[in-house]
Amino acid sequence: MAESHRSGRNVALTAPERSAGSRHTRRTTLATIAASAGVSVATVSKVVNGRADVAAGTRAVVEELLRRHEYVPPSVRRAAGASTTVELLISGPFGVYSTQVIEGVVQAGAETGTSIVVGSLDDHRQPGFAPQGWARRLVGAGRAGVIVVTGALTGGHVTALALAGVPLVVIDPLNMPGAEVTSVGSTNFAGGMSATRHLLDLGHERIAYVGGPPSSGCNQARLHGYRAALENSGITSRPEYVANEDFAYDVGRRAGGRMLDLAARPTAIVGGCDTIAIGIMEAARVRGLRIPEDVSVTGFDDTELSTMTSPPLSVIRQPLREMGRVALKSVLQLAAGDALDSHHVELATELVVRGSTAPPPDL
Amino acid sequence: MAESHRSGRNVALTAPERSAGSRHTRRTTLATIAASAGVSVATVSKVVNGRADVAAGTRAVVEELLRRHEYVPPSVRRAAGASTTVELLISGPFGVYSTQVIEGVVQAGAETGTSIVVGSLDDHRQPGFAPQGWARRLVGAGRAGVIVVTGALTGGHVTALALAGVPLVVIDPLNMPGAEVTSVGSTNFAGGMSATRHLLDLGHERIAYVGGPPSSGCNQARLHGYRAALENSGITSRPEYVANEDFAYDVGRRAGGRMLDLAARPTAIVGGCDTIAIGIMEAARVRGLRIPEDVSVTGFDDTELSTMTSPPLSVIRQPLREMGRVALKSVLQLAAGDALDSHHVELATELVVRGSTAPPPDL
DNA sequence: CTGAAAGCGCTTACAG
DNA sequence: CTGAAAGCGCTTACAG
Repeated sequence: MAESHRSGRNVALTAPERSAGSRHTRRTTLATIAASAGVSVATVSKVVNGRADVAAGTRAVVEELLRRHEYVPPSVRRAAGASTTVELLISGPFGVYSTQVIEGVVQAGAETGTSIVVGSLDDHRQPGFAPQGWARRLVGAGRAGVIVVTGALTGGHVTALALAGVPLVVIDPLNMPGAEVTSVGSTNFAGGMSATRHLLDLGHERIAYVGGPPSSGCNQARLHGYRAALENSGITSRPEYVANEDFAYDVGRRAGGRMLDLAARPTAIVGGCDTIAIGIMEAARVRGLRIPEDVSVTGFDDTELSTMTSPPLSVIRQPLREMGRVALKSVLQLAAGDALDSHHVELATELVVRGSTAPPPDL
Repeated sequence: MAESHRSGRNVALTAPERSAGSRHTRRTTLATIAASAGVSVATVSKVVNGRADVAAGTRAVVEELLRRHEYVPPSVRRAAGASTTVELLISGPFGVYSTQVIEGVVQAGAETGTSIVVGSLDDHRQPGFAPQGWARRLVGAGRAGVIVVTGALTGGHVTALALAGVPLVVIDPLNMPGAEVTSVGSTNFAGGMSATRHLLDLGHERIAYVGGPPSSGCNQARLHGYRAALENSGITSRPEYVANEDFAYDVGRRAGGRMLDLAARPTAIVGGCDTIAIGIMEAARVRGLRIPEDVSVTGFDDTELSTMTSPPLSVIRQPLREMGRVALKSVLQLAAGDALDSHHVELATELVVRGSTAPPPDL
């Protein structure tokens, strides 16, 4: 007992004892924390269990120590294997996009011995989604971290999670998060640019863009990439050639259709994602326009869909599986208390030319 | 202590005390089991931890009691919420099919407070996939049950899981499992039949079928549904009009293409799944055949893909989300020790007519 | 608000 | 093989 008191004291203001000694680093116990903080085990127990009868000052000190020593309550500790669990939250309906991200996260999970619990962000939007309760549930369930796909979390949720000490990584965030949120994306700007560049190289000049939500960070980047490419070629983009609504098939069909009905109709359209592009293809087909002879179309993502269209879709490939893998490794790193090289990482996009793009008609 | 001994004894040969008394049913502890078995807590602890130094007879008695009282070791017990966790294993690459199943399972999980851990069956096929170790891992990780999607588990895995007491439900099993495996599917025979019926009703007589693995139960049912519909109309199916290879786009393209190159080419093709159907559409397009004017094509599944093709695909809808929901509820029921009405359930398929089917040419 | 003390559920080294 | 005993990590009712 005296022994543990002493070692506790030594450690109080330095990093936890990890490094030295046996590989088997004993788990931090309440006793260690109590000794470091100079309070009783009972008090530490109360802090851990969120009891009210603890002085604010005491609580703060103990909480800090719990964090520093990475205390894990036994209810959260797993059996023998003690496998780590990360929660992966998908926003919106599950589809071709999310399935690839899930696959990447699950793959990386298998490699690192991490269990991936998949959930829907929308479900949580229901009753029990108040920030604090949400964070508490995740902690209570022993999640080592959380990955959110394409979601728009409120600041409240982000801070609740941070306070609870649960690391968060967002994939392709809809709202461009600040430095306090770690995120993984792809080079959307470069992607938008190279799709457009590809069409310019084919000889197109009347190039339109149909994209997702105007507020979405990744869509903005793609749109501006499109604009930059046009400007580089000395072409000013016409407002009627640009639509930003949603990442959906129907948007491609309607907005794309509108543009194809224009007197000066575009000879090529950059789709903000694969589903939009496919909607555009359908709009063209309905109007008796052939792809790629009359109109060229590009997608963005390279989901399962893009090889199955007629003709197969030329796309900007987003490495969705790899993004999932990087996201998992990042939460794991954060959970281990390691610093990340950067709070935001972008993986490279890549142009994949298939059958939906060709030189413009009458060239 | 005497108290707990006594109540333990009372319970020994009857069902656990669940029913009576407070809603809050105290967890079974080693002490209860020890009292029931008439051995010490230490001995029970050894059995739970798989120590070797316990007589076989003693071990058997204690194990039986542990099972009867549904003892859950604290390392497995979750915090407050004590949320149940079910493992969902996907075989093969994640795609439009699995994403809908996952969504259904996750939805039902959210409703029942169950966490869904998603994994790949193929990963587990690697090193550590020996039946016993596999089952032990799942038990150790505290999984209440396992759902396998479209996988072909070996008998060894099924029995290892059964011995470990972890319930298993298979969705759309590739190998038709016996009564010892619970499974969820859809009315594939009826589906194959109504797709074919639909084409017959439109006036087609030269109808082909391109499907998945010959050994796959669901494919067999679909194929035989196709045959039954033809026979009902007094048409004998020609062997060159039938191909069973795999549920893949390329199969549709190649096998479908082969049939479309036939001197007496079919005027309609039933696809064994959506991706096959889309492959067939592409094969037609490449040959300058229009859909549905020259060839009609049907899909099977009603995945995200089917509304996005040009023209949109007429399909047999499989209620994949609902199948996922039913699977989850079934494992949960099994985990609770309740009996299922049937070890195999099939949900209804449904014909959804879209744009890829029409009367045959020259009619 | 704090902590000594009693207690719980579990494990393990060791005597028999 | 078995279990009494010591011990661990945690919680909680209660005295101060």
